[in-house]
Amino acid sequence: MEAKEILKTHIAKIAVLTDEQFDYFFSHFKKKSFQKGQAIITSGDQVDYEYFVISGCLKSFYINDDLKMFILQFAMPTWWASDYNALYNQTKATINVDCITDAEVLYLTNADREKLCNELHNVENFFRWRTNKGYIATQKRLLSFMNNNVKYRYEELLKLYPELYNIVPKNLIAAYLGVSRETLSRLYNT
Amino acid sequence: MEAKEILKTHIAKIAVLTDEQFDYFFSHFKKKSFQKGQAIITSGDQVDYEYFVISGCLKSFYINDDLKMFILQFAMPTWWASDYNALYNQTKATINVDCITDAEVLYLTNADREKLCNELHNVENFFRWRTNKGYIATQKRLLSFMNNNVKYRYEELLKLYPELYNIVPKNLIAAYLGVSRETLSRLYNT
DNA sequence: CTTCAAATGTGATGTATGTCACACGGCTAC
DNA sequence: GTAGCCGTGTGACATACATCACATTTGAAG
Repeated sequence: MEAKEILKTHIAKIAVLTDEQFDYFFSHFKKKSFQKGQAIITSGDQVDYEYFVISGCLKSFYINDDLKMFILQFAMPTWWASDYNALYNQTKATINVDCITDAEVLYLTNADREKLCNELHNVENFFRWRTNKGYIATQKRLLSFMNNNVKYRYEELLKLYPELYNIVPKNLIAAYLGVSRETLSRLYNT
Repeated sequence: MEAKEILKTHIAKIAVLTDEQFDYFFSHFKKKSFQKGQAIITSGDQVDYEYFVISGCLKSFYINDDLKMFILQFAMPTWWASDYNALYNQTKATINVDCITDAEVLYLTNADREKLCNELHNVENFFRWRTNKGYIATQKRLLSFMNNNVKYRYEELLKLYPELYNIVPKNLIAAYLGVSRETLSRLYNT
């Protein structure tokens, strides 16, 4: 499927846009291909865009002072990714985004999103819905973090996103779960 | 200050509404007083409302199978609270909300929020902004959870919300930080 | 096919935090 | 005033997980 079709189908699940409106909406996006391992947002950068994944898999992550990595999100097709804190508040990135596999994305500037939200009520409705979904999911993840042990969280993750098991190495899964790769390895061996 | 004024000032920071628009918006809210300890949303209930705090302090929390409590949020004046997952998806509450102190709140049905968002573009803009802020804050908290130890998280919390220190007992702070009250107690004693 | 780096497994040991048990002080209700 | 509960402190012990070190496997590049 075309990138345009993928985005159109994604939006149509929530907001009703006429073809003209969608064409106008879509005209603000650009498309780009990235290779496995390539960086999209690097900590310290200015952040101008948010990214809609067409194909492949991204990760957004934080690196602490000890160079330890914590993964905030894996982004599969039809997921959105950016450093939203930096993007909305126009501050330097503290989050990184890069490619776990080769990937194609559509991207949109912060200013254009705000402009489109202002011009098209339905678009603002869509973005409200999207943020809401992210908010609720993050709250659930936070609760699971406080409440459940690593094994449970690992099994929940794979139940929710079985495709990750094949695409994402275990050290990254560990960085998502917030444990060391050794501990994750020992869950089923030893 | 009047409840109406407090809400108006709060909205005006983000969205521009005419006086007529705000009056119409406000007409969908009702006001209610609660006493210290009183429940507002109980796990298993149907959730019809979200709540805007005028005075006092609420908490939203999850109780697990071992009856251990985890606090998602303290809600001080001008904060919003509900079980948003249940509210948006029309499912039974899994989260509880109750009063840490006597409290006054304004409340709004889910249906009225959606209606108002639909009727007034600026209102939808406001709610998108609000959700966005919650999303970013929750992401930060999740990262802090993975990255920082209890002592650091405790001090960050008190730096961000010094008023909590006087209002909220330490066992609740511990439930927010995701540690046992004993561990929190031992941070500065022993 | 060979080489090298990345991913993964695993043992030994340290540490932060949980759990259980009990003590104590301060409020509140009668 | 006193009985009882809530919030808090603290000791002893258990446990999940981190860390460090090294071995093994796998997969990609030449």
